[in-house]
Amino acid sequence: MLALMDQTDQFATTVRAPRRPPAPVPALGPAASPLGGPVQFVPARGDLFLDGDAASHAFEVIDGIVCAYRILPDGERRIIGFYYPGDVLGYCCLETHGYSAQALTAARVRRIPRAMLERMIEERPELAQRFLRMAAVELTATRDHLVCLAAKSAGAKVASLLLALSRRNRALGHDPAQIRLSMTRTDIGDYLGLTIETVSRMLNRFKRQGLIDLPRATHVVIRNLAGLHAITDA
Amino acid sequence: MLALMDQTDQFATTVRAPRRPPAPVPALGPAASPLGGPVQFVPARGDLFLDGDAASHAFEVIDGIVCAYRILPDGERRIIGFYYPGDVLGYCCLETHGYSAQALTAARVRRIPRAMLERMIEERPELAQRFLRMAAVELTATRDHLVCLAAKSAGAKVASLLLALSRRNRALGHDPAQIRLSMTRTDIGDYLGLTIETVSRMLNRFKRQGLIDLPRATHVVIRNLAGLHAITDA
DNA sequence: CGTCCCGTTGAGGCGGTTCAAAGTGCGTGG
DNA sequence: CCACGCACTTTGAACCGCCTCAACGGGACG
Repeated sequence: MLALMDQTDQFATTVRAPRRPPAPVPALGPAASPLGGPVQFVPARGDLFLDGDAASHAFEVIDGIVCAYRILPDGERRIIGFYYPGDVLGYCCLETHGYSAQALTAARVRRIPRAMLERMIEERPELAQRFLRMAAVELTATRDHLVCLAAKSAGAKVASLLLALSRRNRALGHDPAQIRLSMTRTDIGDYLGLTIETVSRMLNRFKRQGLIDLPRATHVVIRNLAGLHAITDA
Repeated sequence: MLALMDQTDQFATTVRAPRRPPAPVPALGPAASPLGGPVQFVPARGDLFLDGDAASHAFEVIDGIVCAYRILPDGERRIIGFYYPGDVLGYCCLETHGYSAQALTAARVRRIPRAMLERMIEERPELAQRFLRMAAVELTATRDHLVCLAAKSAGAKVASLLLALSRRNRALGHDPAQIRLSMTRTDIGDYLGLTIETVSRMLNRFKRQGLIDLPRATHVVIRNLAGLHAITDA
């Protein structure tokens, strides 16, 4: 695949493939729970690791929200993904992280030494397939995000994010209509490739149109799901 | 990780029929790949698989250029990635492909049955780790693409693509200054989230500024690498 | 020689950014 | 408990860049 950034090209050319997935879904929580390691508290805006750091640890989010991001040469921050409790960052087997990670809220994470990961994979080869599946899920999510960034209108981007958060709530058994925006407008803007003003304007436009309620800046109530969905591809 | 798209609704849309007769394929020797499976010829604009298809095969690109893409509800095509000879698509272990794949030029690919992949990985468990590494590399490339899409200016996007193609040439031992754009302006636009007019304008602006030469529409010669690099973060 | 597809070039409009300022919520300290 | 201060959000006005629409040019092919 064409790599847009210079990363001292890793060419693992011809290899072979995975096995049939055991069952639909979660590459989250329970898979990683047996993994050991101490729990670390990270304050809001605290970094877990930085772009280019040696990948000595993976991190399982226990609570709070963590984001992966890159700082561009001009100082801009681009958020690559949001990670919620149960998600694992940095488990892939490259020598260095290709991005930074920081907590968007106060968070707790489990530090999983890489040596332990490798040892476990050697002892239990089926774990590698499990991680491969996790990577496939993350790859899919990243592709979704990519398609979203290419969306034509700002409204479509913001609506997509709201719907994604709503789906996540539903998947967890929570109310899909009640969305808590734990991240700031700046975080959302850096995630969607928009300015904070535009994010704010879109949310308030949706509110004016009766698509959502906005009782607080951090609290969104979806009132017209179909309407939001229609905006997604506009 | 937050998934922006609903993985449950896969819309496989209409295929674009090849309008051109199959172009000649540069003949090369019988590439002996460790991966088994028959070699398939794919004409330009021919599809390998469609979004939502059962992932019954993986595909190793032998020659030509293949792209992964999605068709949005409004009919727009978004290209997720370019794949060159040696790259493998669809090796991840999800049940269905989450995207379509089509040849941008006449191409040859090796069809690798999934059953074979499963069998090989059972016989040689260490292969799963190699696939995990491949996934990590692809994930990194996708993140790079994502950051590129969030770039502020159209010029930055086009310059990023040119530099990526140049780096790929260098990695292969070819002349990094001579770039062949085997894909059309439409393909580039769908990859960068731009219109074909803007892509064309940016290329010709670079030419006017002396950054590149453009002897033919499909042939770019880099004249000022530093200049292009400066535009990248503008 | 005509057609089709692709690339280029121009004119105009719109959406998101930029710049600026006011409003809101919340924690801290008096 | 209230007042203050700070950070975040909201809102407004003007600008700029990319998209849209349109027309032209050029190679490939029948």
